[in-house]
Amino acid sequence: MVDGIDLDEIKEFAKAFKLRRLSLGLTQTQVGQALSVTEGPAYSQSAICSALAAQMYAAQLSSQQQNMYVENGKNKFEKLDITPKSAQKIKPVLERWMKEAEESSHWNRFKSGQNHLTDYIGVEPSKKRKRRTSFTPQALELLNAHFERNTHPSGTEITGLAHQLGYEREVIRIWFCNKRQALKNTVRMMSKGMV
Amino acid sequence: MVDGIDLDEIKEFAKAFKLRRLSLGLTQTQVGQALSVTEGPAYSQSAICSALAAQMYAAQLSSQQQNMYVENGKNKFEKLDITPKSAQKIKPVLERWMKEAEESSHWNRFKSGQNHLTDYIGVEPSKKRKRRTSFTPQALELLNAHFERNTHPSGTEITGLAHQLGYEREVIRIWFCNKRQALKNTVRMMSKGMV
DNA sequence: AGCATAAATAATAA
DNA sequence: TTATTATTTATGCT
Repeated sequence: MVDGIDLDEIKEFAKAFKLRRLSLGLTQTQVGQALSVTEGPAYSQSAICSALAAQMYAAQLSSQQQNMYVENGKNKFEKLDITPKSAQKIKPVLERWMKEAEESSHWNRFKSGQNHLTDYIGVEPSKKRKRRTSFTPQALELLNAHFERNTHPSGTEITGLAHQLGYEREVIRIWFCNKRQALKNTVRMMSKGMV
Repeated sequence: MVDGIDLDEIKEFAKAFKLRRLSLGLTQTQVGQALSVTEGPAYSQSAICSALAAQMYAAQLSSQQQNMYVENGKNKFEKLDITPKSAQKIKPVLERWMKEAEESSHWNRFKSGQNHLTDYIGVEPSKKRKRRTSFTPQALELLNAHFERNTHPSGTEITGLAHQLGYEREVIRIWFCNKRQALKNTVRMMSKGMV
């Protein structure tokens, strides 16, 4: 158990993920492209690879290789650029894949229990410096909206935002400090005639 | 308009600044060093980053990466200390850059900056990328054991591990960074219900 | 060719 | 200003 996460269970997850991917004859790149369709940002091959946390169990498994070679016109190091056309092509694959995933009751249990990334992020520093907070895009949107209206929110406003978003008050306060600083830096550079 | 500042204008500035930097093939660190020569205090990479107020528009731009590797003997988090020698080296770059900045109205013509890029490549030694280190299975075993106990080892612990295993301290530090990232990515994928 | 992951760069919380 | 986190790139293997 690290930071409230069961590493063994993650190893199981990684194994299952890989097996399923292989059973569908998909490369990591293809999975990444498929995910790019339904989820927001593009997933690179490397991201998929990282997500597997494969190093945790690779040593214990004999390495596996695909026996299927797939169409791959481009350099694998290039950024993935998914076109609507290719998205259309891969979508049914993803849907089927996700559907099969649903039927795996073992992982459903997981899904319902792990909806909060934030739990993992904010635990135990054991050091002096506070652990860096990761804001969700939704939180940032709200914060930025407030900032555009008022760069100096009152104490009450800060408390309200903190409560609404579920972050510590101090974290929100610091966010506004940093944001004001960023704005100031920009103005300073502009006044120096750069650009 | 916030506090008498036009936010849209700042966004435009940030965009323009980034485009120019990239078209010259410069990193944020390099620009910071260049500025340190002519302007007073040193500009760190982070300062440049802040000045760009990038978060204001990052979502709207596909992120871009440099293809040039620059001298990086030292920890990038250390304060930049610019020597007269390196200052001398980078000065022409800055001068050229500022000169082009003078004609700030012609963004489209900046395409031709690609031609000039070659002029600058020789300026900075542009050292090679560090050779990817290969950890022994024994080393990985020890590192993973540490990671399972503590994902955020202290500086002292990192130094100890590095010495014990015979790797550079920085290499060990980066290993933990990457390892934390891998764990986080796994958690993220799990929370998305994949598999 | 495809995968795993070290290294580099950018962004930003403290 | 500093110290991490977030992303991307690209190398070493199989």
